[in-house]
Amino acid sequence: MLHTELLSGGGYNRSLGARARQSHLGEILPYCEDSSSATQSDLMDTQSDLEVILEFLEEYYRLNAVGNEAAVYCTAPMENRLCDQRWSSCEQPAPQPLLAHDVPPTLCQNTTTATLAEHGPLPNYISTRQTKRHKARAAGSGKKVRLFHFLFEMLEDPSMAHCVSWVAAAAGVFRFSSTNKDQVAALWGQRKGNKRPMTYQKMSRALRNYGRSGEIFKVKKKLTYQFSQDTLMSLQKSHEGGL
DNA sequence: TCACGCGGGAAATCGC
DNA sequence: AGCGATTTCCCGCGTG
Repeated sequence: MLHTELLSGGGYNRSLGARARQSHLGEILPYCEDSSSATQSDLMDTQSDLEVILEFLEEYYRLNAVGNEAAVYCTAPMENRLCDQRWSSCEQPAPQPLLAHDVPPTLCQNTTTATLAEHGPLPNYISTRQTKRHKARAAGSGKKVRLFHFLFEMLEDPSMAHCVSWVAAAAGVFRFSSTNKDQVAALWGQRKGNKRPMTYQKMSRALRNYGRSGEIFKVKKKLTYQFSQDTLMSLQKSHEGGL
């Protein structure tokens, strides 16, 4: 519903600009969780989330519009591309209308494997590259819990939504709460049984390391990250298997 | 100027 | 002992 409204009326036009964004934000807000009981800062967070969603849609839409070019672009070795480039350097032709079924269906909601299967591959600005090492690990027995797995658990837990929540669940984009980010870190530290208290700063350092292995990428937005397609798939599989 | 978030190098730690 | 996955510390940069 959200995306169909967003994209209706001639399709989503990238040239909407800030003013148009504002008006769309007004339409979107009622559809987002917690908006009814939100505090002012929650509302600001929600607005920020929505900006991320819009950016995501823009990027997704642009990549859809270029087809093969995007495929070539995204199969280049990750080592040669900066994360920034995936978000900002795609100069694409004029956008075409984006069909409702092309849009991730569960914005502001938890995602499911079914939704992913239904809507096909995730946007290509996340590389599917994963090291053999990690694939082998993932295929093997689940040993000690890893950070991205822990984060996925948090994201799937509605009671943790005040700390970390999906921005675009189907795309694996999530964001930490600016006020409660250290709570997630503290829980992670507890889970690992660290001697010293874990902080967001240290946890984010670990998250940045995932960029090298291609499991999680930093999104060009404060406190926002994105699971890679493969990682998201495997997490969802294991999550549903564990239910 | 300051706080905050980010990026990343480097060494340490821990478990397998 | 070697290795992988963090953890910890630190420094510098950009932004509001």
